[in-house]
Amino acid sequence: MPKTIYQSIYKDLKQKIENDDFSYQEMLPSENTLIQKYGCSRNTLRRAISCLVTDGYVQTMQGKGVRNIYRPIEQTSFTIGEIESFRESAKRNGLEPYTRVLLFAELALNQKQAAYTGFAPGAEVYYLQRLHYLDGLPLILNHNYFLKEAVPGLTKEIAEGSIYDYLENTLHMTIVNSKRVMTVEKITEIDEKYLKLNVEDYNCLAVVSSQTYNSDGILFEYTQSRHRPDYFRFYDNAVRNK
Amino acid sequence: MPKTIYQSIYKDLKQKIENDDFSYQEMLPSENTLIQKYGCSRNTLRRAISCLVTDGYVQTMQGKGVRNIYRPIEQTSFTIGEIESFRESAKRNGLEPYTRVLLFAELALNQKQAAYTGFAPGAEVYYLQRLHYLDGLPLILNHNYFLKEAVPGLTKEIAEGSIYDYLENTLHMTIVNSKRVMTVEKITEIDEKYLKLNVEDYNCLAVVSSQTYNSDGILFEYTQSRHRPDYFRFYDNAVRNK
DNA sequence: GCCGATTTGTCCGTATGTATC
DNA sequence: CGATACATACGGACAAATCGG
Repeated sequence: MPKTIYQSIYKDLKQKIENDDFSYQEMLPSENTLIQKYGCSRNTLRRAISCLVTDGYVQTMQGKGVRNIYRPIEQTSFTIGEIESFRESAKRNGLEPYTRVLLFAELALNQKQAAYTGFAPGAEVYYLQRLHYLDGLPLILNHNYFLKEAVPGLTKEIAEGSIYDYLENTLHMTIVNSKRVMTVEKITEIDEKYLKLNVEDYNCLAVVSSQTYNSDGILFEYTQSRHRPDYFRFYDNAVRNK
Repeated sequence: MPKTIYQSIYKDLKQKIENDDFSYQEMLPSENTLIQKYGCSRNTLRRAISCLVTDGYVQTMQGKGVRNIYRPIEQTSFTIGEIESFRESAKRNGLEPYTRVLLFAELALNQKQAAYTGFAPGAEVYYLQRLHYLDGLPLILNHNYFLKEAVPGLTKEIAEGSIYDYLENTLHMTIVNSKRVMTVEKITEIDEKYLKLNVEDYNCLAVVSSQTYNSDGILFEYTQSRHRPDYFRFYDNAVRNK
């Protein structure tokens, strides 16, 4: 549930757009109209609109108005966009998730590992390999590194469910942001084995490497997600600012 | 040059962060301090900070302060992030760009083409195939579709330079936003031929499909960019909003 | 082409809430 | 508990772009 006014307005407008209350290319009511309708201040309404712009739902034009440019996307494959756990994504995509823990280890990072994870050399981490299934199909092979100091008490059992649920609801950690890099990499033997890919077909994967920070400003997670290429989709809306 | 106050403050802080004026994990001065320093209002300063948050440069924490979480990235490969033309990216990465036009055609879209480009069936477009070189290496094979109505007078000569330069400086068009989808696709014969890829090595590509809108709210461009996988990198910062 | 009305963009000042120390 | 820091919200002023008469 939205706790703030601008969030509830944002949510309401977003839903109206998704529900086709405004047709593609149609203008939304003017700021003043919406201000009256929602009984809020101008800044508050503008903030809600601004979120819709970021989402790529609408476009604002000085002197003209706000135009709906939303188009529904095909949900045929597994899509990524925001920060969310595998289970959240699965639910959003309407699919049945299952997670298998291939490896659960504890280790101290050497120089090389420290360099690509972003942790300090010698840092104590949980290192996990997890295989994520969707509707019975293995789609993603994850290499997770969790800083022990920040994520105490992690177990294999927790890792089989939702780690993010554990972080947020048990440890009461607040996840803030995640820096991500997307690349295409050659398939390894491990990928081939677990993702059941035919090298003749695909010899590459979509790889998303992410560094995630909590509200203490601590980098607590480095994850490399190796995706089956034929089920990978990443959405983004970029805004040009001169 | 920034035209507004918040943009100039944003730019100044961004530069200070990149110049290592604040070390990693160090707190920035408080809002009030910066307000005094820049002689601006609270809202204006907060807006500048908010841009830095979007960039993944800083993290704000209620009651605590603003923390620098910027880390320089290796510029070894061709990186994407915002909306920018190939030449802009090349310049930012300090590399020598060159563009070869493989095909320049005019056509009316059939049903199938309309479906994936997002244009209306029957729409008149320029269809281009362009090969982008960086430091003499062919890296990206682009399939561009430009709506004739919105981009009149496009020629092969213009396409060999910067089309965006033509759009913005000659046609005075304002580019607003670009919806992008990233996928991994199997290599085609055309890719293989022009990108000089060895199929034994890589049989896939990174593909970025984008729909770009101008300030008239018109979808004027659909482009499919097919990137050499070993030189492709896409950066992103995601913010968790519960 | 001009002018006024409309609409969005920027900026300011202030008040109150909430989390941290 | 008080002081500090960021978060939300309001109201008002002016600028800039657009549109219609």
